[in-house]
Amino acid sequence: MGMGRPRTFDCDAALDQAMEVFWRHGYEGATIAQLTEAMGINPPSLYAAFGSKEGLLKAALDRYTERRAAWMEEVLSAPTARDVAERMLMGVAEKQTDPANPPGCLLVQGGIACGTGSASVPFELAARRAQTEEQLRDRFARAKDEGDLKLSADPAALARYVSAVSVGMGVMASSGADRDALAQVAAVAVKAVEEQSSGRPET
Amino acid sequence: MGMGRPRTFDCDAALDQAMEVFWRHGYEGATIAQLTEAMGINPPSLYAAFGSKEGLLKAALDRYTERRAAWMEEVLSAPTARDVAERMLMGVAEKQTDPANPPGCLLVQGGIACGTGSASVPFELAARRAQTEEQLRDRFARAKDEGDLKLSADPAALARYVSAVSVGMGVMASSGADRDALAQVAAVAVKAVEEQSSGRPET
DNA sequence: TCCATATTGTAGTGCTCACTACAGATGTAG
DNA sequence: CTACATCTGTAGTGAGCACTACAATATGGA
Repeated sequence: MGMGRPRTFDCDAALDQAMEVFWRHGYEGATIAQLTEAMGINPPSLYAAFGSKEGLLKAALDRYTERRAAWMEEVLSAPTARDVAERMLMGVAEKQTDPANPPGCLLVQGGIACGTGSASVPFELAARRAQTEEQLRDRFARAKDEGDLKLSADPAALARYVSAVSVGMGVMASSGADRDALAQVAAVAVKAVEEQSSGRPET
Repeated sequence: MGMGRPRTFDCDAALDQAMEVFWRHGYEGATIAQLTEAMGINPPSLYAAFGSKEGLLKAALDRYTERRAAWMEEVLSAPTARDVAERMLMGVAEKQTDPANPPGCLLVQGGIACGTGSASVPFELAARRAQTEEQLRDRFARAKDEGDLKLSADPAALARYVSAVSVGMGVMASSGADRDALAQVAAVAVKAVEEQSSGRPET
């Protein structure tokens, strides 16, 4: 039996283009016409490859998190909790204002509130943000075990805090904040983590 | 000459209902059908009173910020920059999880990214968020003049920071974070402002 | 009372949306 | 070369969208 006509477009390259459209316009704001044009394909090819608009979003999200995995590893490998926070937040300031991408973070820009037909999208994005928060929590828990964080420090609260600041910076980036402005926010934010560190003088 | 048939619905009460729909579904996710049903009116009445869907959003935003003005005054009247930040962030944790309203903040839930037809909406929301940031900046500048903040403190950066944390907390609230979780974030965040205060021991 | 003016409810308008039927094209297997 | 399986492009599909035409209705002023 024949194996059919082979696909003529690069699936990953198309996903990158779709990612950008979702990033810039959000899930609901992105139309199939915009997506297909950016991807250089026609609607039937899109539906054959990804099943639905939501399926395409999930594939784009997978690619997005996959691309960030290496950077996240580097963040978590910082020696102290304070340095983890600094690498994370400074990196966020840089990435969210990278002119190669739309401003902000896809996991926020994708859609915070949606209509009744897309109610699951915000949950999907939240679940992916929660993964990063979990990684931070585990890393901060280790820091506490290692005596790097005070005994009174709460790793879960610190991870939520760093995650919240990242999200807030993303929203600011998408509404025009430049890299310096975000870096200033990051610098202030790191102080709070520093304050929970046991290495500080006079504690 | 006659003055026409009088309006039979309460404009402010209808705006409150519209506000809730925008808050829960975002600008693009909210449909005219949902809005009119929640407001208890028919489309022609909506368009006669507010001009367009975007006009209705702006009216709802006006009402939203007006309602927060009193609370904001109370926040800004706190004696020190640290207390301003604490009142602000703890208040945000409380308000964004108030079961009387949808979770999060209308100025974020309303729409961070929109389609090409509603591109002005995110800007509109950002401009309103910037107003709060300005109020904080002016208050922190005064705190610096009063010697309440260190000479090295940057009021604009601090205001941006508090604003960013508020926004991040709003996104977390909308994705299910409860009041305690947000209060923990707020408590950590306040430490960073505290660190910029001149009243701290051993500085 | 009768006109002018404004609101209301019904019932649409044209448009755009996500999605797909279909036929032609392009590959593999025998 | 033939049969078959899959992709590709064209051209739509019904559904839902923001918005409105229209006639009925309710007021104030002459």
